[in-house]
Amino acid sequence: MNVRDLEYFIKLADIKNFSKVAASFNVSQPTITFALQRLEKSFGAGLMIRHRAHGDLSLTDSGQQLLVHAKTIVDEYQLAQRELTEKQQGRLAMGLPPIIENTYFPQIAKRLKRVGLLNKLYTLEEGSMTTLQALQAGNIDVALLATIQPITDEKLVVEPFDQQPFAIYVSKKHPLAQRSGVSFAELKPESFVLFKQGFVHNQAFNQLARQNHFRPKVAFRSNGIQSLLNLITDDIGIGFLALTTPVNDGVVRVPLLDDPQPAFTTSLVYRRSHVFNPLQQRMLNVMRDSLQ
Amino acid sequence: MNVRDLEYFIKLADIKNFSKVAASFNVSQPTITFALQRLEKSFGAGLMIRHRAHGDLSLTDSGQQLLVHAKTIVDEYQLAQRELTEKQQGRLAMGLPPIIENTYFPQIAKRLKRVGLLNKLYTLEEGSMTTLQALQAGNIDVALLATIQPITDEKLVVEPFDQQPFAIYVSKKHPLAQRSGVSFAELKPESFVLFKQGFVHNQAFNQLARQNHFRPKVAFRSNGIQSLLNLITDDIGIGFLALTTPVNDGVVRVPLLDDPQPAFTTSLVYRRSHVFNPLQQRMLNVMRDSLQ
DNA sequence: GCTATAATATAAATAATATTTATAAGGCAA
DNA sequence: TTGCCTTATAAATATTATTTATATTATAGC
Repeated sequence: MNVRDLEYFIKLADIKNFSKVAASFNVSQPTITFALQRLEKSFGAGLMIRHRAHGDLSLTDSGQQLLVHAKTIVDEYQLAQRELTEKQQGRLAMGLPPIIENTYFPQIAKRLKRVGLLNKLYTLEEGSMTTLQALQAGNIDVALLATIQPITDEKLVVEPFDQQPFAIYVSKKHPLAQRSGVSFAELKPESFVLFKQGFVHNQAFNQLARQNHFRPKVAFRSNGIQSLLNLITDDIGIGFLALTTPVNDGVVRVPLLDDPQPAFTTSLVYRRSHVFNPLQQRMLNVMRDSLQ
Repeated sequence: MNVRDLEYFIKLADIKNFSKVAASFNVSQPTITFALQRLEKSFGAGLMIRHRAHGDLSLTDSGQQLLVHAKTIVDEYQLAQRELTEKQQGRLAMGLPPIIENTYFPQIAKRLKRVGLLNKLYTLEEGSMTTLQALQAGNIDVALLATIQPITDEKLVVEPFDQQPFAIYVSKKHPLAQRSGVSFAELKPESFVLFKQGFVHNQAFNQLARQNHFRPKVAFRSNGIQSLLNLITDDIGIGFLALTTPVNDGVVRVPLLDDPQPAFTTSLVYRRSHVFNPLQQRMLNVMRDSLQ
């Protein structure tokens, strides 16, 4: 059984027109007819009910059932193709959200450079949520990402390497700068500068807001950590971050006193099905060493 | 890309000999050579390193990587085949462990019979653990099964419908028969009659034994609930069961007082990827109704 | 009821792909 | 070097997929 037939079938189930499916694959219309007949014969079951002249085409029960499996098969096949393509073999594609890049990447980069592997690393910089999707889709091989709750996807291997509480970051001139701690409920009157969508920070932030029954004001959203820190320095708003590294002089960190409180867990994550080649394996080990 | 080539490849990775793989598929040896060449060409990567004359054959990194995906694809394909075969379409294959059969099946059977669907039901009677494996392998469509902890497999849909504490069952003549409750620790001197392997009862039993730091004596193991009850009546040993239905006159139920204590949760379980046809859907609804 | 139209199916020819038979070539051991 | 086992290759053949051209079916508009 040919995977190509399944691809035709999936498209046909979607757009429900033989000629258009044929056109989309650059083949002639009877090709689609024959492909469907082949599938029906090989599975011993009718898959689609054809209503010609009438614009519709419906799946039989068997057809629906096959569709589920067909999608799994085609996805897996495409994933294999992406992973095996020669140009992929010589490098490691890693998802690296900016905040993690700031805190953990310098030491990794230093070590990779020392062993001459830094130029084999390709990075994708997106928020942790987006990064997770890219990993699941097979667009990257591995990711360093942050979560506030355990990842449940059975298909992924998750190796946590650090955990960090969230804290409030304010300008030196801000009244809160004098405090040794603050509870989220006290922040109701404040304006925040936050990350854009796709960052787990927002999940944690929303969770705390829900717990405290108010809807915080958001002055601005950005994708860059540096830009957020600048805004905080200028007192445009206060920040909600989880950082290990010290920040610049203009910004003061104030711990959050809430309990329970979401924690920013950073993990090394990859697909269970992914087999790393020796080059990738070596790079991965360097990273694990850098992160302890 | 043909699934057949992946089947050849998987077998080749396993037995590492072209001629023997060819023989096992009833094709000639060059067929396997060409199949492998096709795969290598289509994925643009070497998959196996051939050491002729030397008995071994090894997978390249790409080969190992492909092997993982190939297995997923072939498994999914075979699952689709089993699900779609015409003779499967007219019936519902259900896993039904004996204890669950005893307690919940009579009412299901009554209702199914009333609507003339009982003869469309095929049942497989094994312990809950074995049943779970059969479900995952695609050998049955649905199962009623018992667990003492939540099922974590993402590929399954689990609908719990009842929960039951475990209890001790003793003969009328047994000293414990007078008691209104007993803690597991007190049962150290007793002999038990238990189910054979594959039943969750043993998981729960072992858990309690571990908690209480002793290794209980087992007088006999059986696959049949009735046979166990007979042995209990004759005072061959005491039983550890989770039953809703009353038992015969010779046997007395004594609740377990331990806290925490494993609970016998019964659920309706099926594969997320399985599409039920209308007949199966109807049968499933009858079952859900019977179980509330 | 026709006729036009849009959709799918079929037949026959052709193209592409897979498999076989027969044979070659590599590598090791006696 | 010879013999043996293993995998590769060439050429022929068989099988399968696709195309072109045309038929069939169902519906809408007249």
